[in-house]
Amino acid sequence: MGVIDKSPQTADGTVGKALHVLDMVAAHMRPVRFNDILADSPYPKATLYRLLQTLTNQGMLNFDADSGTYAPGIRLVRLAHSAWRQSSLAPLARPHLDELSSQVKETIHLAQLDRGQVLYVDKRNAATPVEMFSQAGKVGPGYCTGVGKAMMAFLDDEAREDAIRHQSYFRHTEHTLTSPDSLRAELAAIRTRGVAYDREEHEVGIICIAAPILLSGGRLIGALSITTSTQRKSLKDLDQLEADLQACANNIAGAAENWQFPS
Amino acid sequence: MGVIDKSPQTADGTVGKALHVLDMVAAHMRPVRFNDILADSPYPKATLYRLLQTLTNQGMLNFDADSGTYAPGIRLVRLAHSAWRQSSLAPLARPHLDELSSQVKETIHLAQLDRGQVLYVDKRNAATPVEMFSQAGKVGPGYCTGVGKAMMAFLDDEAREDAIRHQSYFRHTEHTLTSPDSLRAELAAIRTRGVAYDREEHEVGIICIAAPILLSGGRLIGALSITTSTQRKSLKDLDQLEADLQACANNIAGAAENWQFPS
DNA sequence: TCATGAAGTTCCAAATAATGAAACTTGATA
DNA sequence: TATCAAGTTTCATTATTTGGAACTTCATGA
Repeated sequence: MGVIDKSPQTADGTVGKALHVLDMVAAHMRPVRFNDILADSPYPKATLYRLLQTLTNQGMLNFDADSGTYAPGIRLVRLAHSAWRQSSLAPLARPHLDELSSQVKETIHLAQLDRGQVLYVDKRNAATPVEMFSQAGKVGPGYCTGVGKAMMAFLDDEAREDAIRHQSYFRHTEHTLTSPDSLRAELAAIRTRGVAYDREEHEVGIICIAAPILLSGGRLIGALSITTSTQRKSLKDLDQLEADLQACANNIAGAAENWQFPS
Repeated sequence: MGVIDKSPQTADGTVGKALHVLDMVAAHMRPVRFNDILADSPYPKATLYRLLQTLTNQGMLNFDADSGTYAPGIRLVRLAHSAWRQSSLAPLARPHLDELSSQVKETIHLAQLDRGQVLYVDKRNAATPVEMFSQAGKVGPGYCTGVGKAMMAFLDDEAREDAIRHQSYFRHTEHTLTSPDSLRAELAAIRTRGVAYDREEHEVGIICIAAPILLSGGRLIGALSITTSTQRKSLKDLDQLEADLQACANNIAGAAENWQFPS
């Protein structure tokens, strides 16, 4: 649904191209044939062919000879483990999420921004127990989710405009913001208000309240949201939870702050 | 503990080098400075410098300007999500692990082989609830773990010798196999017996029984283990669970088999 | 059986990007 | 302020990547 960016990444030589190919393979959510990749690739056949070979060789892709298909390789899982531990807010935020989760009996999402899109790094679900890996790593659109808007709103001007430019503006529901201008206005309101709402903009019946996670210097490091359905709660009800939400966001920011200078 | 291979990967041009650098950064389990990486890098300063820049640019690494350190980037988490879904046994094995977990009240590991090392892709812990991402993606040695030996034993000759060659043979305990020859003999025994044991070879007091997961063609796709401590159970006790273990391994293999040709 | 074509693979001279020694900048410490 | 270590930039040389085109398979159907 317009979530994937097919344009070539900002150059960066051969490595950039290889990583772009990796992205393209990962974007299809099933194993893909050479030609499928070729179709949305800006590279000529021979080049793409060699990039795929290199990536397969390196274990970043998995080639299934029987079906002639490529899929993201297992080496990525290993790399992601350290990425998740070191560069995501999740390990640090965990105790605070646990706390919020017990206060608020709704679904909680912890997200970070990855190239203009929302990357969920942790989740707590009131009903079902933690799912983690199957959820962490998931990507969502920025312009029509609470966490996405909360994060974009607190980016510096340049980064924000860049993020605004990279949205797809696909109309998921009748409430979806479908133009850069309406999004820009919404972000300004969020900056004033301090929190963002998702008013059924991504999915009918699903609403949320989201707060940015900001370091004391004002630098944005992520966002946190409480999600519910219109059948259970209204936006006004969610406002009741704002204090808890903000407190949790602050706690996470504090933890992140202290983490910066270990020795 | 001798788990990381510092030698440059098998060439593959610039992309191979970049990925090797990525591995080096990930291997240190904390953010690293330029010089730290330079120290165990086979590349000259300027080259390494540019590789790091490219990777950072691409979001594969995260550079913290304040501390001047690099850490694996968040883009990896996103890539890993699709890798985990598409190329790991975990999603497919999940229901079967759940079943085994309820039958057997001990810790269960699901692992795959990644470049001669054990990569854990899922885990069930009798006591604490699922941890997933914090556990999945973890890497362990092949020569002194149940799953590692179970997998190596059922590799074809060439791949097995290759794996045997890549072990560190660090003596973790007095029971650790510390030579290729003793490992080779052990693997032969495992091939005959059908299951592998960890007899406190990795950690004192920890034992396990592990079975390979094999497709009908005999191709190895992973391994499954039941782990316990010597205080709770003996190897003989674990043998009682062999049938359940094998059944689960077969169920996973069956599921994998049916997955091969979707349409 | 033999054409037709689609999918994947290899070739090779030209174009481009990577290399790395050395020089330079920066910032911390004595 | 001098000194040193860490990090960054330069640039001529070298090596890799590029991509059009030719080639190989393999499946399909006339």
